[in-house]
Amino acid sequence: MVSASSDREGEQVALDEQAARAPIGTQDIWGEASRQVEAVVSTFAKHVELAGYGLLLGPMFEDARVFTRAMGHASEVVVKEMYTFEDHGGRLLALRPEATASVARAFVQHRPPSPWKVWYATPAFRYERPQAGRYRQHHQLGVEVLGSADPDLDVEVIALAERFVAALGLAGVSLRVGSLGDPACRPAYVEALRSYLASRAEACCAEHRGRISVNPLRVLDCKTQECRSVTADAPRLQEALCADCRNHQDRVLAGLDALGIACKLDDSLVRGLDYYTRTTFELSADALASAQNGLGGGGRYDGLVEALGGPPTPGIGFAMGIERLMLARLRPGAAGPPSDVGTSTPVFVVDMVGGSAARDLTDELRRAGIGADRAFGQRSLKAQLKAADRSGAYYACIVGPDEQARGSVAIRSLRDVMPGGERQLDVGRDVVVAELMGLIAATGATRAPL
RNA sequence: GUGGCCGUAGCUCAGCUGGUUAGAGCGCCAGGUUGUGGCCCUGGAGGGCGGGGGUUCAAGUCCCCUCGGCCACCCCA
Repeated sequence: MVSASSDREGEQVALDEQAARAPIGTQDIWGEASRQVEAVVSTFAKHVELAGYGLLLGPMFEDARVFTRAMGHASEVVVKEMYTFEDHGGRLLALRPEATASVARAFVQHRPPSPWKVWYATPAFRYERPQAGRYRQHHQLGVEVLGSADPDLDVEVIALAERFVAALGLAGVSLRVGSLGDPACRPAYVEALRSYLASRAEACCAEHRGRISVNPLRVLDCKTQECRSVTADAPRLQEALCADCRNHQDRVLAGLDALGIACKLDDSLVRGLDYYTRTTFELSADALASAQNGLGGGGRYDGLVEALGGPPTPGIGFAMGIERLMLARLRPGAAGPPSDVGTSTPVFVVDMVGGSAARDLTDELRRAGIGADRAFGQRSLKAQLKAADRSGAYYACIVGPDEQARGSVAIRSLRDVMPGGERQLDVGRDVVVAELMGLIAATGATRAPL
């Protein structure tokens, strides 16, 4: 086991190339990519806050039992994908593979007034082989509501997901909705399915043959010819729903219809986690052909809080994969969201008098609410202007010996002539900020175009 | 966990059947214009070919191992 502490004290040992890179399945999101992520996250925040959801920041890791209890000991995610570790105090912890269980745990711990409506943007960790749209650390945007079983809440949550995706300008996204039943009807259905499948196990694909008794619902999700031909005539959950579940589903579907949200009823929507009951839904991007086209999904989990030791409390939520959304946005035809999020500043200060002008003027501009950047390290005028141009700034404020002597600043337009037709103006040092405010207001040059 | 393809400068890539000090474009820095960017010209910095071992007089070029990347299965966001 190599550790940083094995380096001799006081000795600087450079990392080798292997160690100095992001671990498998993780990535640094920066530059244009992070700018887009920022836009996506702020769009999400705007949508959910408009609907009364509050931000929840929680721990990135929990007692491992929070996840095993919530997601089921048999779920793939828990069994083979969870990052579990023991801390120095001997506690068995796990990095969150998703956020729902954590949120439910927080609810149990704090007992907030319900319905408790929260949203989050969080990394999630799963130990699996990375591939397109799949990482060991990915990021999720989601909401959870605890404390109401009203089907109108299902409608609100699904609508939130749908409206958000639409706001991103993603085309060709389809919504599938289904029901997993509840403790009153699911057990009997699962039993019926199990015996049906067991009677023709030989016909199932090798992968699922052995898992029929463990989790028969999974077979419904299998895409192989073998399993499909078997499940084609299998008992359907839709026909086995109890009256309450049926009524709930009818109201959800009617509500979506009333809001003009198109969806397809899909009773093979199993979802991977044990805690789901009744409503489940999934949003997928047609543009992302076969592979990882699931943008996100969610559903109701009326027994989860109780399973974690809290009072019986219904709940529902969804999570969307940020990386998936980004992938979908890269597809032709999928327009990006309009965005004023960005890192470029409208003003760039060029200093040829030793740096004091840049130091003072950028501070003054920023305090006035005007984005300003500058070069460091005493570079030539040419180099500084080049940097200004590259920064995306609209205006360069130039202070050289002449300006300093006469107590002025040269404002040079870097993109277009100024309203008065000039390319460059010489204004008094004491009115630069006001001048720039006027120019920026007149031209709308708050940021460089994205 | 299984399988396929791949790994040369910051980026994209060229390096023929193994043979001089490993190249290009972009980017970066500087100069051309001793105070003016975006175009152009010139020059410069920057890699020893993912890592290790082997074959050979000689390996980026062949073999083995390993690490990593991409993609697929599985599962999911």
